Amino acid sequence: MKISTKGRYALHMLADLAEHDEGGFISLKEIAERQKISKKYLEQIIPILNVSGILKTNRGSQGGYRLAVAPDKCTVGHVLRLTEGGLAPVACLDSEPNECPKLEGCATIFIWEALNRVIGEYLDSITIKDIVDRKKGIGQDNYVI
Amino acid sequence: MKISTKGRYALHMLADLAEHDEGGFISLKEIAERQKISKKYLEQIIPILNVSGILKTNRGSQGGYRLAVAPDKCTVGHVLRLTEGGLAPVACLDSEPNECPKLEGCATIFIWEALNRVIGEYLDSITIKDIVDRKKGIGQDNYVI
DNA sequence: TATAATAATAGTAGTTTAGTAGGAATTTAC
DNA sequence: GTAAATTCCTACTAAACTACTATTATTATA
Repeated sequence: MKISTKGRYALHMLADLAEHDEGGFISLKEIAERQKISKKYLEQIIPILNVSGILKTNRGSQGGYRLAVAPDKCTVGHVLRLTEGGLAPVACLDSEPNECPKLEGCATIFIWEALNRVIGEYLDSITIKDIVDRKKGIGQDNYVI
Repeated sequence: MKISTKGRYALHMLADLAEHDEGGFISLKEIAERQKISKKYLEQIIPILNVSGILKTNRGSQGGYRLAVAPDKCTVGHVLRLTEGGLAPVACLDSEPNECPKLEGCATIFIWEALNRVIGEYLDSITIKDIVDRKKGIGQDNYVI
């Protein structure tokens, strides 16, 4: 029941893009240094996120990445579903076409269905913007009072 | 973000014990055949559960296992914390003493803390009894009406 | 065209998962 | 007391996954 580094790094990378967005493209090198994450590893995470069109890419000199959607439209759940290959707590709930022969009459599937819902609802309720706000300390102030 | 077979089999085993409880001990062989799970594998799951005292054991002929607590007092969360070694979605939240050097000022930790709470609260709200009820179809009837 | 960036592909050490296998120790029924 | 049934313990393993590193190719801007 662990979120992998792929998912966690993806969130840090997207939050970094949102935080430092000034209209231009931001290079992976910059992000890697700021977030202290291997640039080579980030390169592997990029294509996973790219399929869903949340990033704008520019190659070559002065190239890099930029968010293609507003930070408050990009949910944490969406990002993690991409990097983790789904958020379901058991395999029979995500795309696998009833591979489990015991699914009929399974007495625990209701647990995993509800857990899946609870996890998805929470993670879909927070966005990249929430992470950026937290970074800036805005969120903290709100909670302290 | 997957629950392992250890955790899922543990729940099926405990529900089987609760469902077929007639005061005596139930052998692993019986459970393994009914649940169609390798008996040898169940033997490895038993000691994980045993440390918390939710099972009563009797060795020898006519021996086996029995629940030491009422099925409605044994939560799914408790069982899964034992088999999965904790339910936290990131390592820095369970017992590990701040191994992550980035924890200070981490902008995502609030996500994992809240997710951890949400998962724990749900899984602690269901018990082995709920699984048994579902097995017997009692739960179903309640929901249909 | 030189440079700086992404893109694609391959490799890899270590860990975890999901078991299997074999036998020792214990207890109870007969 | 013995045989049968069971738990208990240790070791082994194939496969998958994790968290990277390394190399080379491609592209776009100045």
